[in-house]
Amino acid sequence: MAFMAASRASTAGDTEASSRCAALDADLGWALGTVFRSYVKAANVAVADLPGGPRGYQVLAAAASDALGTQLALANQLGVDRTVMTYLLDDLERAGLIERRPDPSDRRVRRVAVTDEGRKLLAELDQRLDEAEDHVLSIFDDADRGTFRELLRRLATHAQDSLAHPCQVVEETGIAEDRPSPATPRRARRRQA
Amino acid sequence: MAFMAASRASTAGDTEASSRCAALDADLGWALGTVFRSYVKAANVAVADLPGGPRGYQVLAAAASDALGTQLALANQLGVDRTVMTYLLDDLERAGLIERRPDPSDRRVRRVAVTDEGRKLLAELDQRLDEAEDHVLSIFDDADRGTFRELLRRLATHAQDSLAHPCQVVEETGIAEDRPSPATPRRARRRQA
DNA sequence: CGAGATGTTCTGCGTGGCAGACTATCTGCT
DNA sequence: AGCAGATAGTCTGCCACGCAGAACATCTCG
Repeated sequence: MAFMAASRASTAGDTEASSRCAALDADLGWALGTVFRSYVKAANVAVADLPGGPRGYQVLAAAASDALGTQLALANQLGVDRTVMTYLLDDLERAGLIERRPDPSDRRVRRVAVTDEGRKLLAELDQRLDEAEDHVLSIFDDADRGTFRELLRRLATHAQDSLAHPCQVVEETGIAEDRPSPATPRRARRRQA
Repeated sequence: MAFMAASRASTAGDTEASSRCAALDADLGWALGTVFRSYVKAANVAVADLPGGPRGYQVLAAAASDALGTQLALANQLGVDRTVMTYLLDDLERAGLIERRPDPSDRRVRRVAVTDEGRKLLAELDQRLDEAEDHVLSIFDDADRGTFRELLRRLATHAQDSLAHPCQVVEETGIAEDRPSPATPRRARRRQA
């Protein structure tokens, strides 16, 4: 199956009953945001009782699969602020699902291990999230589902590598991060007096 | 090209230089989140001088393409909180890019029109965001790029329709939204005294 | 005519993202 | 051996967003 690469100026609108417009259909950001919110909604339901919800799951999954990772490595892998990770690990530790272990060769470092209880729960969470993911991808047949997951996975792993090497990204793409910033700080939400 | 539909239990790890693990590779949420953050980073740079950044762009694009939408319709289309939309429209209006117009048949309603200045800027923003999107999708050849965009678009339009009809989603998928919520409110970020 | 619903705006609360400061620790160089 | 610079983790403060509900004006329907 071949597709023309859509751009926002040339996308053929479809006729599905919806008020959205062709311009949004062609917008990568809108599509990514919409699918992501859809996933988050399903995942929040699936793992509502886990500290940190879907994010707590990702910590467990990452920590269970690898050699013991550091807190900072986990935060970077998962795109979580290091302060937020500090408190998320507190919650998971308090729930008995992980434990922080000092690194014998570097006393600054804490490494994150999943407990037996955490591994048991992880198996159940895997099933729940499979269900949530099936729901999100339910309009696809098996072939499209496989294709979409594989393409998304490739993008994500590349994006992850790029986040770890931002200079490389600038060199590769020629996008300079020196566009002007907003001249004034963004104002408070409330209507100014 | 055929792919097996990956599940998190059976994904073959690849050998790319990265500390991420096979479990995360198979996690739809991780992949969506990572790609989304990558997009947002590129898009923030591309439209840094626009009120609301990428979100401001989506308001302009949606408002420019359709018959005049209401504030609430735009908020729902774009997945933006209606309070946030109120202030975002304030910013865009103050910048001279849109104007709110009263609906002659319903005085509660304001409809959002893009000004001439807004339309001019939109053309430029389209180009900048094309560039940002090309960056995000740069590892794909034309065929994969087209495939990915089309699959993502179909998912997003379906998700959008589902968000507009949540009862239909529950009926279709059998996922009940009554899993237990966390028993205690989530604690404050700061360490308790 | 009145009850109920809706669009928009406002308020308050909780959380995440971010940047920087601080402390303890490590590495590499002189 | 000592010191400068960097790093891991924690803490603080600020800002923006998401959310829910209230208030007001307005609309629809019985």
